[in-house]
Amino acid sequence: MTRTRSAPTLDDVAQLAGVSTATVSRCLNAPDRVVEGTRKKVLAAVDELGYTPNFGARAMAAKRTFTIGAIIPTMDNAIFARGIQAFQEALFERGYTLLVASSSYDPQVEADQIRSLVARGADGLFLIGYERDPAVYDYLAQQSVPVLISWAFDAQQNVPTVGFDNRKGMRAIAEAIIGLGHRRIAVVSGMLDGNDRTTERVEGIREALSAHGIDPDTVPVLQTPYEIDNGTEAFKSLMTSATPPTAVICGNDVLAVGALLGAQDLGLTVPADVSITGFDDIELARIVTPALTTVHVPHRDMGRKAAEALIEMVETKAPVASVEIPITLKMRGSLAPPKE
Amino acid sequence: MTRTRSAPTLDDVAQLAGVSTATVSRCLNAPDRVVEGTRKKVLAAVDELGYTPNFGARAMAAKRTFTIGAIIPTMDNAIFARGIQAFQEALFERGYTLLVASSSYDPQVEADQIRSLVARGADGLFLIGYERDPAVYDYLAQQSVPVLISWAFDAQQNVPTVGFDNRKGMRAIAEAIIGLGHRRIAVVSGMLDGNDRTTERVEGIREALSAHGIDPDTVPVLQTPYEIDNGTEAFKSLMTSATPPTAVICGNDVLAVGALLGAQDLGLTVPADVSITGFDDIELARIVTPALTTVHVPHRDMGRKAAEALIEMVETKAPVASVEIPITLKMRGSLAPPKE
DNA sequence: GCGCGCAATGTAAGCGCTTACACTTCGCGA
DNA sequence: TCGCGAAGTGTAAGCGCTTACATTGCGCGC
Repeated sequence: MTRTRSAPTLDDVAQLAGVSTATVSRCLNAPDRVVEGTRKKVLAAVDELGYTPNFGARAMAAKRTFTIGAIIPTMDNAIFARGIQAFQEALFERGYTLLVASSSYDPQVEADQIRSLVARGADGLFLIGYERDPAVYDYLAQQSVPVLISWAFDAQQNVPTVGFDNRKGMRAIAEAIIGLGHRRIAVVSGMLDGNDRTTERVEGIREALSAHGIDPDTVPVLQTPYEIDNGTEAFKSLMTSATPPTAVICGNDVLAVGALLGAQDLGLTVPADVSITGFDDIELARIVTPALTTVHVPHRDMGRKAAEALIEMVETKAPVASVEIPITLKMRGSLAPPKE
Repeated sequence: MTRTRSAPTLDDVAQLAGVSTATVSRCLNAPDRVVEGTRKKVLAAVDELGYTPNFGARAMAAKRTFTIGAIIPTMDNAIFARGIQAFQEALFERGYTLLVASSSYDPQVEADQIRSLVARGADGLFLIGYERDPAVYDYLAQQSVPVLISWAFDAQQNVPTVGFDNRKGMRAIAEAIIGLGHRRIAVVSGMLDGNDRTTERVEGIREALSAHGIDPDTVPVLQTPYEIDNGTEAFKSLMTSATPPTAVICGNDVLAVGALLGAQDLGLTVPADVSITGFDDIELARIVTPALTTVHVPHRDMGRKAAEALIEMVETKAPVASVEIPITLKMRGSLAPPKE
């Protein structure tokens, strides 16, 4: 039987080269265990046939894939893009391939994708934030797939992490705002449900408020998905209320940029009429006018470090110590003392 | 022998449920071919064991993965993020999983990743632009993996495509600029080598210039990677030359935003002192002040349509007709007639 | 009451690869 | 000259799954 135009296999190569499949396999995986002449023959056959090893078969036989899986909430957002790009570059340098999936912020989708990546033989997983169904962690433990968490940092949690402390960052911003004399403050947060990062950020604000004698419960907190337009809308509704705030703390830069646009629409000057702050320090933050006061997160650095940590876990089969990535307050034009 | 804490297999499930592996497999893949009672037993066993089918094995046996691979130049850029996100959403709805890799604009890396995705059993591939080593196309044909090209459109090419005509878009912008009376024009392009999209865009400009009696070779064309800071730098060097242009055409919005920042640095007012245009219409374009005149590309729409086309190719095993995605000139504040 | 057909399930042959182990050479020291 | 070990290669047993085909058992019509 002649196999019609189906991809060539190890067998085909072996036949063409006149050697056994074992030799071909060795040529590809441990070239020094094969004598020069044979190797040449084999490689020629590989070339002639345009042979590519079948990954599934290889994974199945070798129990190793050199693949890392990452699941991020969305790709359509600079927040994750930069860090993931650095993560992938670092992996690539070490001979690993990154598989990225996005969950659209849906825990159920994320759980499915975790299974999917594990089933695909991912040697390790990179996930955003801690909060997820314990069953997921159980599953991962049972499959003994190393997991690294990022974009968050919590010393209490015992999952290896390379991330930053969302609460601390936002608390710093809130302190700065209060320090400048603002008392009428409002918050435009991302969606809080099932998202420990947004939750921690709001928590940070509440801590700062309490520490300065402001009852956090008097401060309006709006929730909305991370989209520019949502930021605009939320901001407008805050500013058109009976007692508009003098400072609006936004959950991230995307919302803050939206707020800035909203101010423009309303004819308000930032920061003269109202101060606006962000979080993340994505490119957008320095491009807008006025530039955003925000929390700088070294995304690329975090991505690289995460890659190194995860590879170590994969290769040593042991958890690594968590690393807190330092973040810094970035004072720019969008924050100033209140008017009067 | 007791297999210690290794992932459960079909066999384990079959044993626990007291049925054959075939029945378990059927329960998972064709539940209606198994009687209710048996199915329940099996699903209970699956649950108890936390069983996940091994993807490699499944792919090997079934010759089908429901996986689509995409390779984009970079994730660290909104240009691709939005389209890819829509692409993945559409795939997901149809039961496909997307695997994304990024090539850092390196053809060699891209070729490697193509092989890697094919080896992983990708049922189809989504690639950006036409230009690549013919050997790559040969390989793909030989492996009979359907490929869809996007982010470009060229009726001459016979690879199925869902994309837009870069040349046409940029020509429209150039026409508009010339139409407003600009004669001293300069271009800040992305890197041209091995990139048909940037090349086509510049070609579009040259066509427009020629059509209006301006010798394209008198127009300076700077090349630089798509980064904001590069745009700033290139713009500054143009504006500080002996005869600064009255309009700077940028290869995309990222460079254009950089140029805008450069103008700010130089104390130039846009568009009074100099006009600046972009391409893509990413969010950045409407956020900056003045907002960018640019070419609007419906990224999400393109992503969805591409997903549908590729799935059709995968399922019918036949190429689909190419689709040109219409793009439109978006006039905004950054373009105006020249001063005098 | 018997045989037939169909529905439910089991059996076992691969899918393409890696690798432990067995085998064959060959060179070298005694 | 012979024996031994190392180096190069082959053999074949899985890895976990799907599926063609074989088997079983049941209800039904005559």
